[in-house]
Amino acid sequence: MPVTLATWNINSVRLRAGLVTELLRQEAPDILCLQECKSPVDKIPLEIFHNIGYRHIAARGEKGYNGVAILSKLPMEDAGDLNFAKLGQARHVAGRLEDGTVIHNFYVPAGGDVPDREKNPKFGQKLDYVADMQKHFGADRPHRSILVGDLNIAPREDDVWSHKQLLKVVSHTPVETEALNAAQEAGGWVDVTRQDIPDGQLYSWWSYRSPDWNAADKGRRLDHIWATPDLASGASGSRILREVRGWEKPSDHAPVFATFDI
DNA sequence: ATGGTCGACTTTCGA
Repeated sequence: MPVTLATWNINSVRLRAGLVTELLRQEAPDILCLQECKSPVDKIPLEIFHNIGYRHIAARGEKGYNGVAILSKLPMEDAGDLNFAKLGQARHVAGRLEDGTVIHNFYVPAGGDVPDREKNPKFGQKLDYVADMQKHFGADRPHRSILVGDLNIAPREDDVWSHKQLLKVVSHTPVETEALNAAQEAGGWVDVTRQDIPDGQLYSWWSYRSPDWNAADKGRRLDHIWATPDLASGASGSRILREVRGWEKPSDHAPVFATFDI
């Protein structure tokens, strides 16, 4: 059975509940993973999503910051959360489908502005978080699993508008891209987006600070869909809905889609 | 080298 899944950093699910329903109505993914909900779970307008067919929810939230949610049309149970880098923040939730497929939804710390853990503790937390991803999935290799989210790292040269100009910018420094690649390899994860779209520049985020984000096109691919090989082999149809970044009052991230045979 | 723009716990911080 084909199952379409999307991941989207929504940057406030309450402010943009209308955009979420717009995407769900237009594209009708079976599963939508959200990050940066910026809301306690009990203040997410879940009834709106429930009413248009997304009746299964797994979410973690806090007031004002972070927050992750999985909305599913398919039966799905809450499969817990992981507290990497001992941050105690709402940065992960997992869901399990009826066939046992597990979906991990992550919001990796952004890491602040200065790429030096001595001068900037947030950067150290980000590296610790990704190191814990490596440790966790390396020690207990997943099967029939999907890992998505805003990983806040653009690993490849063609995942950023200028590899050379971003080498010292948090999200594309070698220490970050190497850590993310190590975490991916340790878990045996396949980058499904790049399996489907192997060549060319590919972005999922454009800063609000750019006056004309579309023409300037100084983007980065921060949002990812990974899967274990048993599911990646049946994946297809990856795409990034760039036009959603141009909707009214948009998130600074565009949703990323993939379809699996589950 | 700086500033640019968003959202939120808004007179400041995180992204």
